[in-house]
Amino acid sequence: MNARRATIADVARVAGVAASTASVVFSGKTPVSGATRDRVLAAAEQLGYTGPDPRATSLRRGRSGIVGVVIGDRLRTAFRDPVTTVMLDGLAEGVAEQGAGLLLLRDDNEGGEPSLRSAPVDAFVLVGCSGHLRESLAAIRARGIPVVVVEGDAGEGIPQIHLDNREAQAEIARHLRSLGHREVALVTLQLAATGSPGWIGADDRIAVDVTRDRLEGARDVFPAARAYAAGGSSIDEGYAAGEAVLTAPGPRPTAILAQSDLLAAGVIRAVQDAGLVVPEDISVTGFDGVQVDGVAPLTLTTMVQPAAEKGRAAGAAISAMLAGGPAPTIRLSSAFRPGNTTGPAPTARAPEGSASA
Amino acid sequence: MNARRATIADVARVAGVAASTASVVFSGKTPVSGATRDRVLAAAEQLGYTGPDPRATSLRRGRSGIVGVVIGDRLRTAFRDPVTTVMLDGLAEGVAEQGAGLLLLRDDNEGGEPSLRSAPVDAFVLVGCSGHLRESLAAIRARGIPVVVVEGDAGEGIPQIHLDNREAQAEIARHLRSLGHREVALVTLQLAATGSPGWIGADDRIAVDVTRDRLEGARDVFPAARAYAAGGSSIDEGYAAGEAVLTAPGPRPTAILAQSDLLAAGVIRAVQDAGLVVPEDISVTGFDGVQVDGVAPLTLTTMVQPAAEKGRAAGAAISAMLAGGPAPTIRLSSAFRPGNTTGPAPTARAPEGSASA
DNA sequence: TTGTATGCGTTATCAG
DNA sequence: CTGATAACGCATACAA
Repeated sequence: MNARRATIADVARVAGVAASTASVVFSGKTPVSGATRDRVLAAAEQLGYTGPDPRATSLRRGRSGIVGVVIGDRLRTAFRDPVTTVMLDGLAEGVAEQGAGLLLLRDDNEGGEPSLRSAPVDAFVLVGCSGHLRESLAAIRARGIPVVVVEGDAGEGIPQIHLDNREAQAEIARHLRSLGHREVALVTLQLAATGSPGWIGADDRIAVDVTRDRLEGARDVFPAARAYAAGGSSIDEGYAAGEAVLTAPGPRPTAILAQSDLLAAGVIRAVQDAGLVVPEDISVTGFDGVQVDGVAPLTLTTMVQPAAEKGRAAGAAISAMLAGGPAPTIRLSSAFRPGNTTGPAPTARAPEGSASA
Repeated sequence: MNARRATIADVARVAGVAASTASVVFSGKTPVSGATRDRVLAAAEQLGYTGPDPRATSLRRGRSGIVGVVIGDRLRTAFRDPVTTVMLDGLAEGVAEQGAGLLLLRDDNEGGEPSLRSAPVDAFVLVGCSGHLRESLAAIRARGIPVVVVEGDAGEGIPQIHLDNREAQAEIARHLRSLGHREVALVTLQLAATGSPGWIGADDRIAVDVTRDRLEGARDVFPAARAYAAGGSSIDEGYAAGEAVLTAPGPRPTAILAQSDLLAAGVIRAVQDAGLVVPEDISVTGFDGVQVDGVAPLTLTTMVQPAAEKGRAAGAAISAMLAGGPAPTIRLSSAFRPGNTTGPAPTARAPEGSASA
């Protein structure tokens, strides 16, 4: 209710101690006698002082305790994929360990919001690979603030957190091959930041690392597999892609490898709506291993990526850089998790005339 | 690469002007001659000075340009429902207009992360109604910082942004009644922050405002409707609730009103998996009107709530409070949007013996 | 249009 | 264990 909020100097005066003494009572950095502590706390209580002003603290310390997370898309699109959300959750956890919080930032702000240039952050985490990424990086580097990139192609000495995408996709592809599948189709993530769906031609350029790496992994096992690029990572896009794959001319695939669990969920529904059964008629695999809403009661056969761990690793990298050390680029691995959306290839058992349990 | 980063004083010295002059070159608050501006900019360039230190600026100005968003759950759960994400997106937009960004905060932090007490924010937005809400509020109010609550029961002179939940739910219920439905079931959101699914008894206490209000709205039209509380707002919870409703003893409902689009999506799948057709056998309605992934190719009949607008309104309220004025509690309305998941009650046409196209 | 002076609220540092 | 001092980097009121 005071016209002016109380400062630590006011508290010190009322308590009859020096400002620096009152300060340590709150920071706890130095031992203080119980008596003075009580006096200071009482004075604070009386004045309605609730602790040091974070703005002054951050100026003094040279740290704001805030890490900027640069999201390419609008929040509503960026957070549609649970893998992003889980990663962010891990990141929140990771930076919390060093006492920091997350400030959401876009890289294309027109308005007056805190931009990459003016945000009071100690470090930045770039998520994904937006179109502006490189410009964003330039702006950040100019500020001389630590940066970490999660699943993006930043290049040039910037620590990255990424995944064994190619190897992982190959692993699940081998799983399908071992089940007898030969005629498979791929449903990939976007080819570019703003990609439209369609079949991928031999000479199409794939701007998104994740998409390209996983595609290569699948082709390591099934070199001739047709690939259809979805318009994004969602169930509905997966549904559309699934329809496209099923209605395409040529032999029907016995398995469809989707590059994300959301896509796989959509593909499964498209398969079912076409009157086919998963996995008896067509096997479907996903990628991510985060809990996808809408797949129940089936359980996806997928590669589980350590999404939360990615975020935590980014937090750790930031910690290291803030401490003055170099931050290593980190490579995390995914693990195969069998579900009930894959099974033996139908052609592998149909010839015998009877299906075994 | 300098041991110490350049300050505006350094720039001014190199440019041969006073620090205050250099300052206005960057802030643009006062006219500066083109010549001096160029000199200052050149000096800045030369020294690698990228603009005023946000920490110092915020201390000086008494504003950090950051709004704290208090999320009850973990990010991964809070962001699962697109209605939250869209609202957040609107909020980001709303605070951006006043030049602020969003700092993600949890209300139960154990660690050293910026807490409600120490975060360098100008204002707070509380989302939903977590268990800690009231304690959080107390901590915030002690700091004397503006607070806005979005869809929560804060009480006591704190501006709130909320929805016409009861009226809206009644409206869509009337839609069903006009289609001839008499035997309907309700699938509600959680009863409490940590609610387990189950039928709602007459004397069950409903701690969540949204759930209670929408339930009352439905009962305004269908006083005797049975209500099943889902375990949360998700497709899978909706699926489980749908199964529970369909397998319950007694007459099968001809319509199911879900309290969210996600729940509705799950209910629809449960209906379909039970061998029934939506809307011919059972009509299903949702609530929210945000784009729900996984409903295609159907289009939900639902109440569209202005989710983004909620966020923007919260931003505006904060603006007003920061400007020193009082912030009014705002009440937003939802709009009915017909889809193809509702149709005439089967009993209303079956007696004639023929279904019309 | 430019310069001068002052303080925003804290907290290291170091001497007592 | 406590106190005095000096920044942290900047933006504003005011005078020139």
